[in-house]
Amino acid sequence: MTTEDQRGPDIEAGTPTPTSGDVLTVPFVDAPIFTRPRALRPRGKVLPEHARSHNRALVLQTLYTSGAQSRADVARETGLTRVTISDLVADLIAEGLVVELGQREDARPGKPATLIDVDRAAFHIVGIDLSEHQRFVGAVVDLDGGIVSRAEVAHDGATGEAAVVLVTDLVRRLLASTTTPVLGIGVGSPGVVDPLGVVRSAPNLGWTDVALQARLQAEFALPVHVANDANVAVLAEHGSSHQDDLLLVKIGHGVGAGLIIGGRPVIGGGFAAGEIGHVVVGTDGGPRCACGKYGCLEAWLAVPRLTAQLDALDPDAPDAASARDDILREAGRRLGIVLAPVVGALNLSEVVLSGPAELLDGPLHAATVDTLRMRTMAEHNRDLRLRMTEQAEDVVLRGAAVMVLSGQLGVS
Amino acid sequence: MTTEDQRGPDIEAGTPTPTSGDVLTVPFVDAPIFTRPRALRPRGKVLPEHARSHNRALVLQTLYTSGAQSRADVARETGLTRVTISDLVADLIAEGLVVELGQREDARPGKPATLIDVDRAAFHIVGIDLSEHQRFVGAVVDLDGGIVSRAEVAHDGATGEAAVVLVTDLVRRLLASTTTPVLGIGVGSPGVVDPLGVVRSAPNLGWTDVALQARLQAEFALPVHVANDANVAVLAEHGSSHQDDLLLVKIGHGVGAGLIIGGRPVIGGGFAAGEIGHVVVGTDGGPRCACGKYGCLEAWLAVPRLTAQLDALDPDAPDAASARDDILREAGRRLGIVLAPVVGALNLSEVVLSGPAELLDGPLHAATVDTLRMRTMAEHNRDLRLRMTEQAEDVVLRGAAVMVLSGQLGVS
DNA sequence: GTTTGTTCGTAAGCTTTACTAACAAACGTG
DNA sequence: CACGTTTGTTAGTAAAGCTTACGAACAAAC
Repeated sequence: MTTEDQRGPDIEAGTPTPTSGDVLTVPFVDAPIFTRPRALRPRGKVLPEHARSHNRALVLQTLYTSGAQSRADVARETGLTRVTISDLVADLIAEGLVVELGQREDARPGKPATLIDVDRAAFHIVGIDLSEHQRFVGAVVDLDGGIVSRAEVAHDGATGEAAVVLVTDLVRRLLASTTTPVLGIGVGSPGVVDPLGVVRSAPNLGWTDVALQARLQAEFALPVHVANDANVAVLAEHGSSHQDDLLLVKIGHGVGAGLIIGGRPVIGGGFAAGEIGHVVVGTDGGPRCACGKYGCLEAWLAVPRLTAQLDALDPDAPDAASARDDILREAGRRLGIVLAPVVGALNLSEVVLSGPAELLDGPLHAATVDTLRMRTMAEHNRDLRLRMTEQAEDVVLRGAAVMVLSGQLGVS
Repeated sequence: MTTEDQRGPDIEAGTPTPTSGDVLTVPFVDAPIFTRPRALRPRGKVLPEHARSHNRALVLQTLYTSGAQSRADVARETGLTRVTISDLVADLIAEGLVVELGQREDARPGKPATLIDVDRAAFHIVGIDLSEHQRFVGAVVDLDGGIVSRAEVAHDGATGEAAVVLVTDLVRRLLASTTTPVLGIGVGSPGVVDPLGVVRSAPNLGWTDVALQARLQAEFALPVHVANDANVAVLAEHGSSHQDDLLLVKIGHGVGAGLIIGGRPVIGGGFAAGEIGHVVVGTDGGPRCACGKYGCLEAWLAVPRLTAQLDALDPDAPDAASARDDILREAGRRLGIVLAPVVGALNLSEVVLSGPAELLDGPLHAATVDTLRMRTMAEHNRDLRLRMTEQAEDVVLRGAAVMVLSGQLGVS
C-alpha cells in the first residue's frame, strides 16, 4: 500500500510516505546533493539511485526556474549529457511532472527543438498558516506559487485537540475545492516544530508534542510537511531572492525569525532556531514582557505593542506625526541592536522584514538599517540589504508550498 | 604533470592540485554527501565517481574515528556491503592510506578478522597559525592531531610581502624537519579569507588580496588550505566535540568567532563570518575602540584591554581580588550580551571559549553563562553549554591540520 | 535547387559502481 | 569430529551516466 518513493507524487497510489530520516547528507534534496564545501564528515553511504534522484531533481529544478526549454538546453545548463537528460525527462514525463509543449517557434539553424517544461497545471499544493492572530488561514497554491483559492477559519482561542480539528477541517475544505491532484500539504505553525513535524510546543495554541504531520498524513494520505512559521516564510523569500544566506524577521503578534545559511534552512539543536522574540535588547531595561523579563525584542516590536503605543498618541497634537515616527524609529533601533550580532557573526547579505508594511516600511526600517550600520563593521557588511518581503500577507502560505515542492520534488 | 585527483595524497607525483570549485553540493566532504535535509536546491550533477569518492571518504572516516577493525566491521557500520568495502579498502591500501595490521587477537567463532586501520604514521601535516601576537607559529602534526615538532618566528611587525616570506620560510623549516610524506599545509590567518585561500584583508599583517594559498602551493607543490584563524579553530573543536552546531569565540589580541552549523562551516556572503570583534555591545556606550566606534566587543574583551585594566589595579588594595573579579565579570557580561542574539537565533547548543584560561576560565566564563541565561529564552536554550576549549594553545594549529585532513581525505 | 553546416534527439555499447549469491578458509562448540 | 559462524573473495547482475554514432530537420550560402 505504502510506497517508499519519496519523490514521485504518486497521488493515486494512496499513501505516499514522505520519509524523513534517510541516510543521505547533501545540500540538495538537501534534496540530496553534493557540495564539497570544505570540511565535512561523510554522513552515510551514497548509492547510484541517490545520484539518480539528485540528477532528477536537478532537471526538475532547472525546468522550474528557467522555464520551458529544450532537452539540449537542460543538458547544457546542468552539465549532464543530452542522452542522460532525455532519459531522465522520459521518466518525468511518464510520471506526469513534465510535458512536451511542441516545437520552438523562433528560427534557428538545425533541427527545431522540442520544448519541455514542468507541467505547472498538473498539481496543486495545500498551504496552511497557523501563525495569524485568532484565525487559521489556508490556500490552494499552484506550482508557481500562485494562490488558486483561499479559506480561513476563526479559532476564537481554541486550543489543543479542538485546534487540531479546526486545522483538519480547513485542510479538508481546501482539498475539496480542487479537482487537480494535490502534491502535498504544507503547514507553518507557530512554536517549536521538530523535523518530524511534531509541534513540540506552541503556547498560543496550547500544543505540546502534537504530531501534526503524522495526524494530517494519516487523515489525508498525502505527503505532509510541518515547520515553524518563520522558518517556512523564509523559504518563500529564498525562492524569490536567490541568496544563499538569508534572515527573515517575522513581526506579527509575536516576533520570530527564519534563517537560511549556505542555501540550507537552519533548524537548531533544540529545533528552536529563529526564536528571537524573547532575547533581551540593550542594557537599559525596557517594557515588561509577557515572559517576565524586561526589554525582550517582542516587548519592543510585536504589532500589538506598537499599535498600542501609537493609539495612545493624541492624533490632534501638533507633533503627532513626529511622535509616531519616534516610536517606530525606536522600535527599529531595537531590532537593529538585536540583529547586529547576528548579522556580524553570520556575515549576512540579506535581511527581510515581514509584517504590516504600514508599521515596518518607513521610519522603523530606516532606523534598523542605520542601527545595523552603526553597530557592525561597515567594511564587512557593506553589501547588506534590508528589505521588506515581496510576498505580503502570503509569505507563510507560499513558503508552505515551497516546503512541499522542495520536499517532494527537490525543487525550490 | 599535475593530476586531477583531489583525494589522493599522491605526494611523489609532484603537484597535487586541491581543486576548489567542484560541482558537488553536499554536506559531507560536504565532502560530498547527501543529506536530504529539507528544502534545498540541487547545485550540480552527481556522477558515479562522486558517489565513489564519497563512499571512499566514508570508509576512511569510519576507520579514522573508530580505529582498527575488520572490513566486515566497516561494512556493518557504513551500511555498504563487505564486497564494496573490500574494493574500496584495496584502493586505500594501494594509495598507502590504510594498512593491514594482522589478525584480531580475541577468540571468536568464525574466520579470524584481518584488522585494518588508517596508517596514522604514513603522513604528517604542516599547520601554521598567523594569529598570534608578534609571531608566526607552526607545527608538524600527525594524523591524530599530535604535535610532532614546532617552530616559530617573530615577525616584529613585518607586513606585506615581508610577512609572506616569513611564512614561507617557516613552512620550509617545518617541511625540512620531517622525512614523513606531508599530506598538505593548513594555514589559519587573521582577517578575511575567501574560499580560494586569498587573504582579502588582514590589517595587522598589512595584507590585501594576498593569494596565500596559491603562493604556498606553487612554492611547495603540496595541497594548501588557508582560512580565517577562528574558522580554523572551530574545526579543531568540532573534531573533539561531535556537535553539529558549534560557535567558538577566540579571544586574543582581537576577538573573532568561528561557526559550524548543521555540521558545516559558515563562511558568510562576504567571507567575513565570525567577525564579531567590532559589533557594538549594549546601549550604554563603552570604551573607545581602535576602529573609532565606542563599545565594540573587542574594546571590552581583547586580551590587551583586559590585562591593561587588571594591571592598573593596586595589587595591595584590600579589595584587589574582588576588583579583579568585577572587571572580568563585566567583560563576561558584555560577551554574553553579544552572544545572546546569536545563540537565540541559531538555537546553539554549544559555545566554546578559546584564549588565555587565566582570564577566561573563571568569573568571566560564569558571567557570560549567567548573562546568556538571563537574556535568552531558557526554555529553548536549556541545554546550552559554554565551555573552554580543550585544545589550549594549539587550537589553530590542530584546526589547520583538520582542515587539510578534511580537504584532502574527507575526514574530520 | 543543391550543398554545407548546425542542432536536436535517440540508439548502441562501454565503464563504473555497488549489489546479490555462493564459497572456501578458519575458527569455536557440542 | 560434525556443525555452525564469521571473514573475505570470486562471479555475475543491475543501475547509472558516458562516448560515439546517426538520422532528421533546419538555415545559409552558393
